[in-house]
Amino acid sequence: MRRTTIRDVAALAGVSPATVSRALDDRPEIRPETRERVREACRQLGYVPNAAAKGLAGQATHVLGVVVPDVSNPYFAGIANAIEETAAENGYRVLLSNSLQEEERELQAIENFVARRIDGVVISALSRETQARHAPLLEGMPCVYLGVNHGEGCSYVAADNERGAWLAARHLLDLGHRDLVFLGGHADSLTRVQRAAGFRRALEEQGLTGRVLPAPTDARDMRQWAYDQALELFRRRPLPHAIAAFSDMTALKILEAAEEAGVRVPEDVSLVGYDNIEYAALPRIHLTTVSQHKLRQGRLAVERVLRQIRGDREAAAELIEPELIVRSTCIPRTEGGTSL
Amino acid sequence: MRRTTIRDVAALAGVSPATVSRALDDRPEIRPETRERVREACRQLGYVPNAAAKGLAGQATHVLGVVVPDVSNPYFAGIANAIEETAAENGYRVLLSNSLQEEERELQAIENFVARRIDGVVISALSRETQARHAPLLEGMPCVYLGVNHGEGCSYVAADNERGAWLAARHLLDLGHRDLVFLGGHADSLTRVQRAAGFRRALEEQGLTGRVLPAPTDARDMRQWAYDQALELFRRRPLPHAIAAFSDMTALKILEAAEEAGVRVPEDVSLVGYDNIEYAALPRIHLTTVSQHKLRQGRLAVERVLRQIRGDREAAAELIEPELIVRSTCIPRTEGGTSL
DNA sequence: CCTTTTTCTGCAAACGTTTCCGGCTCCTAT
DNA sequence: ATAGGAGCCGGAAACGTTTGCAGAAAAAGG
Repeated sequence: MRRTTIRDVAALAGVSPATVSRALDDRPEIRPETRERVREACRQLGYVPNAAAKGLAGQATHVLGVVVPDVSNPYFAGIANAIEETAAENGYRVLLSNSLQEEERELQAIENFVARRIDGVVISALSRETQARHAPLLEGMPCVYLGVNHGEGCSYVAADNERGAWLAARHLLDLGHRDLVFLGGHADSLTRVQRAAGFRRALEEQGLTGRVLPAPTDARDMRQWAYDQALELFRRRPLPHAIAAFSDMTALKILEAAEEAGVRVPEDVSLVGYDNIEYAALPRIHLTTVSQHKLRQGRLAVERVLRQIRGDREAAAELIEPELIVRSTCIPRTEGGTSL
Repeated sequence: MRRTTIRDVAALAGVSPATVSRALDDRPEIRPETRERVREACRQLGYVPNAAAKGLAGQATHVLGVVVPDVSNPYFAGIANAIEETAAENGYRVLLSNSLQEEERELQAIENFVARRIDGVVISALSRETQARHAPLLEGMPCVYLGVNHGEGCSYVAADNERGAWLAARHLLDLGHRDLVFLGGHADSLTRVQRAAGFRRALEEQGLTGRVLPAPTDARDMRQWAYDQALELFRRRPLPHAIAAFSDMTALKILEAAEEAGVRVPEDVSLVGYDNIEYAALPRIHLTTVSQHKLRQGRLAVERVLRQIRGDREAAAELIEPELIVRSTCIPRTEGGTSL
């Protein structure tokens, strides 16, 4: 079943393939009536230009690539949406790939992108190591990194993790809480290290030292780990005054553990998340959290790649100011403590 | 900055482009040492084959297309993931497109797919009308529809909406509720009509007639509409015994309205959703709902397209049995009613 | 040692566009 | 009348692969 080609259209319209190409591109050197004839022929034959051939002959593909760890994670879904929207506004399509937290897949995704001769790419890299391995592949391709800053010489847009965690901890402190714990620090993820640092700094400024519980290295175990840790915390007495979670997803796990252990949030312990994913705004959840302005990040990232595509090849960095979103999981500490 | 081509590799390895092509394809007719030489040359030059050229010359692209209304909707995100996974297992990549509830975008997405000469496509169509408009474009392309059955002669896999809604209503009835309302029926979406029908049938079997509140035609207003309707319901007395929502997203809006109006779920009114999205399983939410087995649907859909690609071109239909997922938003009706 | 296979590799023709370079027609100004 | 321009359009060469076919070299068989 051969697909109809530009030649078939040309034959039917009684012109040359070159003319068809120009007519469909709305170029001025084609007489209106010829253009109309070509259009009609296309319609009759149901002609759809072959993108591969176009890509071979032309130069710009007008496609952007995006690789994120996992679109089914609402945080990345949000970013991906913002990227897609901004791209569309500028006449670009976007191809999306998940790395699923695996280095191999991340590399494959990028390789697939350069194979398609995509115009530019925005990457939410897994780690500093994998980012280093991108470089040879990316060779001359416009590219901006998203979310965390671990590369020198590359453009990136990220939110200030240290500052965000500081805001969260500060909020807890202001509410009178003193015994704070941060769930999900360290490991070799830069993001975690930065947030843990912000948390610590806030406490130190008050002469306090909080507890930072380090998460396992493998990010995939994170959620179960958070649940287990929280459960343990909740079964001991005295309870901590408040918990700052590495992410909203972590916070949700903590909430789950709280239900299991019969401790009430926020009456018995306050809780603050990070990311401001959609889940956090759900009824009955109302999670106080920190927004990274993912929409703005996505938009900015696209604008940066586009600028690179247009020729402005110098690495630029943008650090976005996070914002505390106050909902209902943090309340002031009552001096006498609770009934527990 | 010319990208390195197969000719460059051939020159460096001292062979012809044809040999390079064959070597990289691991074809048996190439001597191992030649293959190794070619590989080495590729590595040195950082050669990545041009997908466009490949697509032009070869025939199968090993790419599947998926179009869904909105991946940021957790229901579709789940399906998309299942599809991607199954495709990967079979050596296929997938391209994802959102129609964003707009007919034009849906058509564009499909056109883009056929432009790319994709091997097959799975579509969650917006309506019967748009589906009719796909046909000329799809001409000979393996294709299966997902979620709802409104085409004759096309393959599809869907869950039995009528049965699912029946299950939900039946559950409510079994718990002793008598005054039931279904939120989000009718409109010209087949899915809605089917679910409303299932709801009605369950009631009629008990000699009851429930209330079915018809949603607005434009699906985008759905959420706000659900909130408004629920609020009105909750402000009147007596309260209905229970509410069956068109979807989990709708149910969430109802939950929100309940909070606003100060009515407790499930103590004052029971609530059942539909879809079993991730949100439903969240702590504090625990929404009783109906699962459509979206993972299974996604998997099945891919298997069907693959079969079509391999030559088995007859339309096949698969109707999946939905399943009631009991959580905590429905409780038995206490005879005396509540304190309200 | 000469044929016949077998094994490996190269040539060149696709694949479906875009675009450069010209060429033809028809006007307009000289 | 003729030269010089516009305005339109066609020819053909790319773009980077794959693949059918044929040919050369090596191995096998006589």
